[in-house]
Amino acid sequence: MTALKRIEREPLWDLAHAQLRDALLAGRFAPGTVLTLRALAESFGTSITPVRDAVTRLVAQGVLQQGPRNAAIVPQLTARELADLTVVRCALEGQAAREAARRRNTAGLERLKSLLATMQSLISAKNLESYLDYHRQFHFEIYAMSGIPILVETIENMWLRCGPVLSFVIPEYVVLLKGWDHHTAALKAIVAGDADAAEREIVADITEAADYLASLADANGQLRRPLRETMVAS
Amino acid sequence: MTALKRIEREPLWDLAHAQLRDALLAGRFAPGTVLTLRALAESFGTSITPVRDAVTRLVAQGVLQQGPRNAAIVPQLTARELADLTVVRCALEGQAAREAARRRNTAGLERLKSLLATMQSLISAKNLESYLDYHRQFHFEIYAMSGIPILVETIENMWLRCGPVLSFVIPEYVVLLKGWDHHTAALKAIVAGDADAAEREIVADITEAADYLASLADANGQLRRPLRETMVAS
DNA sequence: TTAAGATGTTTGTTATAACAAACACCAAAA
DNA sequence: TTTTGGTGTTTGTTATAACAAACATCTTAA
Repeated sequence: MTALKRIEREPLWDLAHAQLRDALLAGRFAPGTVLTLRALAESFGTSITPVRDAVTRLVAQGVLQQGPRNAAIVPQLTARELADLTVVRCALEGQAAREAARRRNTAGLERLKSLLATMQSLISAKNLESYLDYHRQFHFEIYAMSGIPILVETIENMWLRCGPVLSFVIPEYVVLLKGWDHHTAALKAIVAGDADAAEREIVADITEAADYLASLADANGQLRRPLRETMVAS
Repeated sequence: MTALKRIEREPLWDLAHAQLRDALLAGRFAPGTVLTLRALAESFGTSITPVRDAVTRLVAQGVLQQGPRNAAIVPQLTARELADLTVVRCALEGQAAREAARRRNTAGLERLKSLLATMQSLISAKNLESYLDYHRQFHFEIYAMSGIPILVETIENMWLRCGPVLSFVIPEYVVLLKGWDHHTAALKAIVAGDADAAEREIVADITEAADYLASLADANGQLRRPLRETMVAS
């Protein structure tokens, strides 16, 4: 009886959490937007109770900031906060890359090679939208290879925090790269089981992207938002 | 008008969150205990709504695990999970020690020296209860010196996850140490601005404590709970 | 004696109403 | 014109009731 998928009645607040999470990660909410419970509830077609649970969870994860009067606002990263996040990401993702090089397996390596090939073809085709998806999958395939769930979970949290900023700037950054990139080098290092090189390449990948983002900050340390359609809580 | 303290009406769910957090950290809940909303609400003397918010937040932070039927249960760390947590802690706290050595200031160093002196006197007096408080303060004084709030916040999260296990085993471990310890060495390294040594000592402090804990695990990888009074949800 | 089914209880989920603090808007006085 | 005071609205917080799924318990039939 494995033909039938298990019916799982997921709670409403779980669905709301997933939707908000994806929207944040995709940058569909303008930084600084205040999310009101009743507005979100109306968008979802539920009462405010499940929405409140979802927002509480996001705030606890640090994905949403809490403004005055405990209002949930979409975080607006300063250049300083981005630099801090970069330090934490380098420590976590560098360590994950080390462990991945140590505990590599053939199945995972095949998936990484496939993902990398897809990424390169998407760059050539200038399909930068779906490139982001595969870029994320590539990184987390490495991190999952570390075999340390808590590490992967923590890294995911950091990506969520800088997601709204990162997700729409990377495409423009990617096209600046000429042929050789740190992703290819990182995969080669992991295949060779070279933990030092794997960490070095991942850290370089993170810091170079962060440096590019920091160069876009204005005099106040605010990261300007590029011109793109954004969605606010209606 | 600075004589009067500002009256701030903290929400009930915030108070409940703080109480549960402290109880977890102090190990007053036996691992594996299922926390029911109505029982907790009765203990707090409130309705289940604020308690639900507090539990939701703790689950989102990874401090509480969610069992079947979304029940919140006090996590029961396996030896494997403890090892994973140790890897993450070494990456994060090692990096924080590096930054602290780089951005050290005299005021913070004075506080560290004072804390260390208190710790040593408490060990001599065999007052292991309050030693834990100062031990925690010493570590986080270092991490705060890094000047990276997100890093400190993430480290706090990791301490909360292994808090119930760590808090009652360290005292027995401390008395095994002869005179020289990694805390003294870490402080000396930070004073000297030696980032490498600071990271090395902090990592050694973490791993040695973790190794001691791992030696207490039974054949199933479960960390046995020492004989001590525990509190369950009434 | 054992197993299957019915039943009552427990427990997380959701909707709703009431509440209080904060905000916005407007009018009146200086 | 500016400031002060009042008023209505917005918004997070809390309590409560109803609901459904899961669990435990007991009864009944083989």
